[in-house]
Order: sequence, then C-alpha cells, then structure tokens
Amino acid sequence: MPPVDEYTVGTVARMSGVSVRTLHHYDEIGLLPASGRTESGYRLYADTDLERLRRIMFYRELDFGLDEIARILEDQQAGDDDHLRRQHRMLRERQARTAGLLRALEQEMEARQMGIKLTPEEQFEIFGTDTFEEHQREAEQRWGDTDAWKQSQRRTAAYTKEDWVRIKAEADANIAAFAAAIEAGEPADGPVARALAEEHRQHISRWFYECGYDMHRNLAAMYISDPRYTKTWDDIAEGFSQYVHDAILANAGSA
Amino acid sequence: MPPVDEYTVGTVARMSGVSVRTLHHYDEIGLLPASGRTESGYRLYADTDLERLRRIMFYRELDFGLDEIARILEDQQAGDDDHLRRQHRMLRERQARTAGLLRALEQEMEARQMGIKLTPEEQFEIFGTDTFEEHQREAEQRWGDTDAWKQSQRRTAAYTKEDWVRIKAEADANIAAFAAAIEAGEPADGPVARALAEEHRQHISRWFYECGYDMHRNLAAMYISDPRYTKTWDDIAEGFSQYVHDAILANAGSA
DNA sequence: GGTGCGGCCTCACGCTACGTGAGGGTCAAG
DNA sequence: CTTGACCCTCACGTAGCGTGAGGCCGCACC
Repeated sequence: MPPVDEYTVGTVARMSGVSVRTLHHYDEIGLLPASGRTESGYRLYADTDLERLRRIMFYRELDFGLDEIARILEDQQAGDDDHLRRQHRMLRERQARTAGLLRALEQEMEARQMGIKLTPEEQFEIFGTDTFEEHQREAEQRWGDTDAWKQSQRRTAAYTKEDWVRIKAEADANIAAFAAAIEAGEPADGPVARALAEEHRQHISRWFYECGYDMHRNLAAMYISDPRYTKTWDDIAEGFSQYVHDAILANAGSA
Repeated sequence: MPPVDEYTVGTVARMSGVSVRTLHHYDEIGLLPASGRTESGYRLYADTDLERLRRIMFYRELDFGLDEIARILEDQQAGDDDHLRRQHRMLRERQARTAGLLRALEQEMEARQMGIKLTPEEQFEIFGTDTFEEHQREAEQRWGDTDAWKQSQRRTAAYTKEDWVRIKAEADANIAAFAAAIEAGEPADGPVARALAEEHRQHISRWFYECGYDMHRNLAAMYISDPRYTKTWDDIAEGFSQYVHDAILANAGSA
C-alpha cells in the first residue's frame, strides 16, 4: 500500500477543510501549484503538496498574507525546524494576546458587577499590541500568587448579580459575626473565633479561589499589613483586622 | 473639568488603534456613526461611541463580519452582561483552539526529533472547527473504541465513492503485501513486516481515525480475538491474523 | 450505447474591509 | 498671514476568496 499519493482537488479539500476554490486560487497564484495533471486536465496533488498546504493553513490561521507565506516558505525551505519553532512562538504570542483580552474582559465583568467603571483609556489599553506582556506581568506581580489570581478571575467572571448579592451577604454575615465575637470577649484563639476563621476560609474557597491554610495565613498577613484592609476593617471595631488575623492563624495552626 | 467627551477622528484613532479610514468606513456603513459634527464638518465622537467601538474591535478580533457585528450590537442592545459573557465564551474557545494547535505542533516537533512521521490526516485533523474542545478532551484521555468509532463515522460520512475505491485499493494492496511477506518467509518482527504494519496504521489514520501506536496495539489484539476478523483473514493465508498482530506489536514496540 | 450524475475545468464578475492618494477646506501657532 | 497638522469627500485599488455560467470527464445503470 504505497500511499496512493495522488489526490484530486475535491479529495484534498475534504481532507484539509479548505474549499476547492481556494486550491484553485493557490494554484493560480503559484502558492501551491498542483504537482501534476491528468490527461484531461484534472489537478493532482501529492503528499508533499499536502504538507505544504498544511503549512499554508497554519500561517493563514495566524493571519499572514499569501504573499508573505510564499516568501516564508521559499525563504527557509531548508529549515523545517525553523518553521516549527516560528509557528510555535507565534502561537504562544497569540495565546498571550488572547489571555490578555480574557483577563481584561474578566476584570471588566467583575468591575461592572461591583459597580465600578473603568475609564475608556483603561479599556482600550488592552488592545495595544506591544503592551500585552507587560500588562500580564503587572497583573501577575500585583498578586504574587498567579494561580490564585487567575483562578479568581476565571470564576468570578461567570458570576451574576445574584451571585454577588449572595456573596456580599455571606461576607457581611461573617464580618458581623467576628464583630460580635470581639464584643462578647471571645479570645481570638478560642473555638468561636476559629470557627469564624474557618468560615471565612471556606467563603474564599467557595467563591474566589482554592484557599488552603497556607494561603489563608498569607491573607491574614496581608490583612494587618495592607492599609487598604486595615483602614476599612478597623472602622468596624477597634483591632478588628488584628483579631481576624490571629483567629486565622489559630485556625490554620490547629488544622 | 467635565470629561471632554468629544473627540475627533484622529484622537479616537490614536486612543483605539484603528485607522482614521476605518472610522470613516464605520461611519459610512452606519456601524459607528459619529454622534456629532462640528460646524465645519468634523466628526465628533462621544464616550458612548468609544464604548461601542471597543465592542466592535472585540468582535473583529474574533473575525466577525461587520454586518454580523452590527446585528449583534443591535440585537441585544439591552444586555451588556450578555455581550461580556458572549465575548468571554468566544475568547475561551479561541484559547482552546490555539491550545490545540500548540499541542499538535509540540507533538509534531517531538515526533520529528524522534524521526517519526505523522500521517497527513493526523496533521490536518487539528484544523476541524467544531470539535475542538471535544478533541482536546479526547486527546487528553486515551482513545477509547467509542471515540475512534465516532471520529471514523464523522470522517467517512463525507467520503465519496471515489474515495472508497481508493481506500479499498490501498487496503487490498496492504493485505496482498502481507500475504506475500508470509509466503516469502519474512519474520513477523522483521523490517518488512514492520513496515507493512506501519503502512497499515497510516492507512487507518489517513482514512478513518487517528491511530497511534497504542491504538494500533488494541486493534492488533482485536484482530486475533474477534472471530469476524480471524475468519476473513485466515482465509487469505494460514495464520494471517496472528502474523499481522505480531507485526503490529513489533512495529509499535520499536517506535 | 445513451443517459444521468457527480466531479472537474476555465473564465469572470462580486464582495468585504478597508488602503491609498487626490483635491481641497480648517485651525492653532508663529 | 502663512505654515503645518488635521479634517473633509470622492474614488479607485487590493486581497482572498465566493459564486455562478458554461462545458468537458468518467463511471454506473439501464
């Protein structure tokens, strides 16, 4: 069974997914000349033509012009590996770009649901081609733990307003319970406070990202070190953020 | 200072990254009419126009036609969230598609380094549009019989009579070659028989479903255990199915 | 051996989404 | 009051095919 090695346009079209007209076009402009003809004029394509077509489709997928593709294919006809590496790099760039769009979109969704509005300039920024990787790095650095951040973005993007109402209600209840515990004189390392800390951890895990005890400890550290948190929370009760921090540590340590 | 809220074409172009001509075009076809004009005829765009432009650019990035975009934007003018979710879904699909291409490319790079050649069909397979997530999941797991069967069904459905003639010719040639190899006393684990086994695998991959070495081993097992095969094949020559089975294993093991 | 019928051929015009001037007003600065 | 950047409206050009029109293979079926 030497592979028959001779396909007509229709067969090639069905195998590859491009149209017959496209094959005609590629033949016309010399990008993919049929390597043979039957006596009656039918185009015949060989396996090597299929290989070339595949390359063409790859570069087309990446939005190259046909003339560019022709140049690329002619240029480094020798280096097969170069092609592959090239394509690989470009695909990764595209992944990065799409990822950037995704992240931006997710941010917008979240922002919208929480009633925050981005400025038009902020919104257009993501389309700039050069700043993509930068944008990405910035987001990663801001949140140190990339996975948690990404996971959070993924999940919250799908939330509806109802979800957010519910989430906020849960969070408020947790905060109120903490406040009550403080008022009741419950020690931060006591069972009540620890239970509330556990509730808090599960709240995060349920709605935002998987939050283990280690992660929770990190959060606790942030709660007493980041002024954005301490300021808001210590308005609720004196020493609130410190109390929550201690409760989290107690809960994490006991687990 | 109230937000300026009135931009000329050039400003919008610089902010958004599209060309002035594109803005003119979108105005002409009514996709993004300038919300105002100065006395001297200069187009003026407001913030809401920028928002709309951003949406347009998003859908364009995803290769929608301008008329489609117009319909989408008019259709669900109410549901902002719907837009966002829609875009989100599409971006994720694109991520999946690019990931699929990447995976295939990496596979090819690896294969090339190991000196193995993929069949053309294996290579084209990744370009199929609808079945990407499915394809990916399938590839992640190992191929079960049902998946191979479904893929086979999908592909063979499009084959014409011509294709089938060609397929049968290829298959017959392979069988005849195996029979000749047996007659010539070629060992089942020798180079000739292994080459024929490889030809057989590529035949399957080319016309029916992606058949890797693992899958091929499964097939081999079936050839000696399923009476429908043994009966037909052992009519050709004594021990035919066993011989084919051994050759396939030898070929798969050596790869 | 005619008669379909599906596949192939070559023109050749149409379409989308702009690019690219040509020819000419407009506006703020020098 | 000129200069240069920016804007306007035609209007034709381009890429990458889609979509027939009109006609020739080739194989099956009567």
